[in-house]
Amino acid sequence: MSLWSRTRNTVYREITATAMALFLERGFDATTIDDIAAAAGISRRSFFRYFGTKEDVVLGDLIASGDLVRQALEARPDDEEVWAALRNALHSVKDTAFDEPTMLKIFTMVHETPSLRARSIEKHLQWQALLTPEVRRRLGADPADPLDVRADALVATVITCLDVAGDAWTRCNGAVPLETLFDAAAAAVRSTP
Amino acid sequence: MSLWSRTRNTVYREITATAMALFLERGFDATTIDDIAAAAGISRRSFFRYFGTKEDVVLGDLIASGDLVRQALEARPDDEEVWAALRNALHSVKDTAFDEPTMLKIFTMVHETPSLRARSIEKHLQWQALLTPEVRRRLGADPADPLDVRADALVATVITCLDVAGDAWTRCNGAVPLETLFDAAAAAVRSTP
DNA sequence: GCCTGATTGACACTGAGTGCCAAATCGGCA
DNA sequence: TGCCGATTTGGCACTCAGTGTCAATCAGGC
Repeated sequence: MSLWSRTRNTVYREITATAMALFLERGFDATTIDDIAAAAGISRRSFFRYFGTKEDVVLGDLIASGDLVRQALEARPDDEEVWAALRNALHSVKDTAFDEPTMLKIFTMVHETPSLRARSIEKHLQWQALLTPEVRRRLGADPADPLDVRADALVATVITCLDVAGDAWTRCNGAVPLETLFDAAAAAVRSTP
Repeated sequence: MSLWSRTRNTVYREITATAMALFLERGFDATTIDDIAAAAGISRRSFFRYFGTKEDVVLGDLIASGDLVRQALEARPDDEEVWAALRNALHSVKDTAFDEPTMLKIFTMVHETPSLRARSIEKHLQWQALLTPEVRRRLGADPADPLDVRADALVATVITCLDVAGDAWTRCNGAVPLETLFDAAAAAVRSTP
């Protein structure tokens, strides 16, 4: 594979595909950067030119998704309830890079691999930072008040419910739609006395 | 410092104190295991006999706290509302190892250091696993139903609100009590339409 | 003093990740 | 076609957290 004649994006996609195949076959921790570099026909050094960390191979698109969610939230009607706006924005963004059986494998791997789990949560913290300003605006809150925790709490909770739903989705092998599980989690949080 | 004549717990405490002082003085990432070992008069190898990871120096007590919270939750009256029971259990457990100014420094360091932040989140996931069964019992839920996300969502959200409150507490330099911030976060989640 | 079990330190190693520099490639221009 | 400058790549040495192994040391009992 000659890297020179390809676009950066093409190379990124190819390395990702190669690495993901190895991860799903052998496990994340059992696959080393050397393994990936050899399989992709690149050097270790170049691997790190494309990915910040090993985990970013799996989770790299999550940060891009966060921005899509923000855009979707900003596009919601201003008079929509905040919770509904968040929910709908979140569910409007679909990851179509993989089919559902593969998504299930990936979710399982993320769930079972501590470093991936931690990094995915970290990425969700970044989502929080992306989404909170718009929620503050919708609440009519002062953008600069560090003590007004309302928007932070709402965004963080919606993401938490998504994580809880994702775990349940994985456990039932995708038998129940993610949205259904999310709504059940949200209802419990909002309505349980 | 002769290790042989001391109890394991004493040594653990002394290494912790030595390491924490270095972390707060120089920063977590800028302090290496070699630095800590030299300052504590032990070998690197022994350091890892006392601590699983570097982060555990800072966060080691968080797992013990999780069990205290579980015990506190189990001791709440059975007819108390679930949310209130969780809230009260959480706030009944105080970390008294450090004074407040030092706690503030630690929280700031955890907030600003990615590896610490990730590990603290991981520890909170363990809290979730500890607390969820009791909440399921209080909800009258089937302990084995993987699709009943209610207890998971409630516990995860309470912990999330605690994290949001902790961040705000750090930002205001401890000027507003953590409980106040927590209750504001919880109110937003429960009541914002 | 000897024996046994536990603890410690030294050492070599792994794997993720980083900085540096020379080699290689690409594209534009004469 | 060859040259040049800019960019990309690979190789290498290194750092750091973390791990396994084994010999040395210690403590307690007899």
